[in-house]
Amino acid sequence: MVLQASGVMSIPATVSVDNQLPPSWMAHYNCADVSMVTSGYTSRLWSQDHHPQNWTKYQVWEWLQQTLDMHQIDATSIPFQNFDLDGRQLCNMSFQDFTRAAGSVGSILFQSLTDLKWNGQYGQTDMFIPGDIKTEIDADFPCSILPFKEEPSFYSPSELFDIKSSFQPNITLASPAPSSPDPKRSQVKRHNPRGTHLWEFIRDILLNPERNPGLIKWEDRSEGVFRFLKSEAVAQLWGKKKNNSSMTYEKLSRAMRYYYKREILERVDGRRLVYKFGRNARGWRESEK
DNA sequence: ACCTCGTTTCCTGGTT
DNA sequence: AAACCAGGAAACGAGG
Repeated sequence: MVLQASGVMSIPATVSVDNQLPPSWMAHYNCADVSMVTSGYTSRLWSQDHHPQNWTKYQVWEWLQQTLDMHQIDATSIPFQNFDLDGRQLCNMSFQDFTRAAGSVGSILFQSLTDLKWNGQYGQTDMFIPGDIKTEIDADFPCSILPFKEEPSFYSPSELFDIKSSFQPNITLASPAPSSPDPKRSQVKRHNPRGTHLWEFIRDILLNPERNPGLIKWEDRSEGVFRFLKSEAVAQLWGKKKNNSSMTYEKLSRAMRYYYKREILERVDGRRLVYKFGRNARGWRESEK
């Protein structure tokens, strides 16, 4: 993993991200760097002087993103609304709270947090992954959205509702595993072994308003039509995620156009900066969340 | 070593 | 004129 050497980004002279970023994000750009909002901020967020206990909701959110990225787990595979918490609430969560909130991914999150709480840095201990949870692509389930599955065997029925002490957020407990108890099905599936694809990155920005302060907006939510508001800022974020400081909207949009053929995106004629999710794009519909 | 995939980079030409 | 769109061509890095 390549850690960012400093908070200074190399931005092409022609690009002024400052002009495009909303004020609410400038602090992140200036104080930490763009990686605070993507996946490359590994060590900065949890520096020694910033114990998870002290995290803001935003930082909890970033930790979540980062941990999922690290494990190449699709960000949409867990219900993010279950993590609408600050650091103190997060630290109060038990292992079972995590598995309830995020299914089998919960154990990964729990271990990550435990490492951070006790070691101050993630990954200093071996990963504890109950049941040898694996991530894999499931050919039967090409959708990037994974059904949120509970592991009923992890806890007794009485435990199921005894989470109020430390975990108040609006948990919507998923119904027990829909059908087959096939162990393969209950594994966390790795969405794509090379990390998040561009369209998923775009989708995730759209789906998470708190990390999307005016970068991209829905034009027609039900139809999957969206518009770039800050094209160069999005490109910079994408570049940051890919460790490529010379990314531009020009190049990002070329990659977007390649999606037309694969029907991940559909053309929207005559409208600048407007795209539409196609039949092969998953996870953007409200009903899929 | 080779292939595939998903971009990235560069480009020409067209449109808003 | 600047910004954006369309898409060809080649290259690239990672993974298989």
